[in-house]
Amino acid sequence: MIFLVDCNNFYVSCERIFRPDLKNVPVVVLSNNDGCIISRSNEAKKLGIKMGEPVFKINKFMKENNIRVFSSNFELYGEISNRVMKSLSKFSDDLEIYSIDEAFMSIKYSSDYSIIAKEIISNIKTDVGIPVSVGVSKTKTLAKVASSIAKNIDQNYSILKNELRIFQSLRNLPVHEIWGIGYRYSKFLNKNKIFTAIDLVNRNKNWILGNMNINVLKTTQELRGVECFPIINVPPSKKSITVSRSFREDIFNYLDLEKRVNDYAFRCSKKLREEKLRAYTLSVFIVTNRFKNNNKSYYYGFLSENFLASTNNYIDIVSMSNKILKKIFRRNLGYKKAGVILSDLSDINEYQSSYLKLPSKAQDSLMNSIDHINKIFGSNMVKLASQNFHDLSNDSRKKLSKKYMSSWKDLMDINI
DNA sequence: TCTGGGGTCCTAGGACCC
DNA sequence: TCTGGGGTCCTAGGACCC
Repeated sequence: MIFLVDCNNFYVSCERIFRPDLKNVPVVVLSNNDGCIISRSNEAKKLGIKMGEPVFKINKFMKENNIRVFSSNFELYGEISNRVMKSLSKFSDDLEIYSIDEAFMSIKYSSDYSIIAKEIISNIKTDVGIPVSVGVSKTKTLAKVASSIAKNIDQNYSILKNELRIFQSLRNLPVHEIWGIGYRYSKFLNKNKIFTAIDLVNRNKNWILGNMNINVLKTTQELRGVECFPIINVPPSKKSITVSRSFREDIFNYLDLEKRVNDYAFRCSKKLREEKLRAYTLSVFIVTNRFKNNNKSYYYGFLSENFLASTNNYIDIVSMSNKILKKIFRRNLGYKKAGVILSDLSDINEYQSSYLKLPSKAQDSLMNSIDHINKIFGSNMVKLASQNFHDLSNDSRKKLSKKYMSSWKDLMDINI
């Protein structure tokens, strides 16, 4: 059987580990720039706060209802996530970490899956302090269905095993709640009189394939109990790496924009180096505010270029990002967001040869020194002169919690 | 004027996920 | 005034090859 273990309200639950006073009160976590709601406690959900809601629209409401608000502390959430996954790995070797707060695993031959589900829930609660839900069924897609049932019942786990229970669950499941059926497909399906998972399962396979794609067909097969999405326990290597940000205020000035783009290129390179990869292609994009002027003057600049040979050199990557930015920049526009994408990635150990560019040992050791210094003295100790001198990344996260797990001075004091 | 058959690769756009 | 960030996969159509 396939188990889906899903952390409840993950980011909020992370904040609560260190703040027991936040139990049973409404709590939300915000996106970058403190712009949108991205995680809500059950109490906040009950008050009607929606996922993705812009903060400025509900600021007043949140104050009136005494909702506790946090900026996103991804460093913390990442560390907690690692511990959850580690705790989980005791239960099965066949484990797929699907996202920061979810994992699939397969467990064979048990006479009572509910015992295992209970054990998982209590172990993660005591090991890490995070509440989780467990959905169990024959395929990943059905385990997802089970997990969403689990979230709404006290015991926090649900097992969909016999045909009748599966049928009843699918009959009550609107198509837009199926894993793999999003906004567009559910609109399309509704138009064709398909409203529930059972309606979809009963549709002809060729119709599904002809009107949507192979993955939707696989999804319906999974709902029938036929496995099409196996558990992938060795994570495939990354195909692209992105760093992008929205700005608090529109940027008109070229040099201001360039500094930001250079920052993102540098951080993108850093991620690339941490993954032990090289990149052959770099893309830069800049966009104006899509909410302004009824979208009339909307501009989306995007361009990709290739290096002479795959690289992980900070200087190569940042200067290429500059070169691309110059080509897509249009004057007199207010930019709201920019980003840098590295793609066409290859393993650092793969043999590199190009008659256009010879590898340079001196450059490699310079790059390693940058990494080394930044690792020891803090990640912004060495940068390129074209970047922002001051680190802007925390400017707009006004309600950030402490670095409980990554900074000596933020370790908690315990009074005995 | 008539105009084959069998392929590969790349890309943009659209869909989805958390 | 203020609206997130980071990913993957599929498909149709165009360009090209012999």
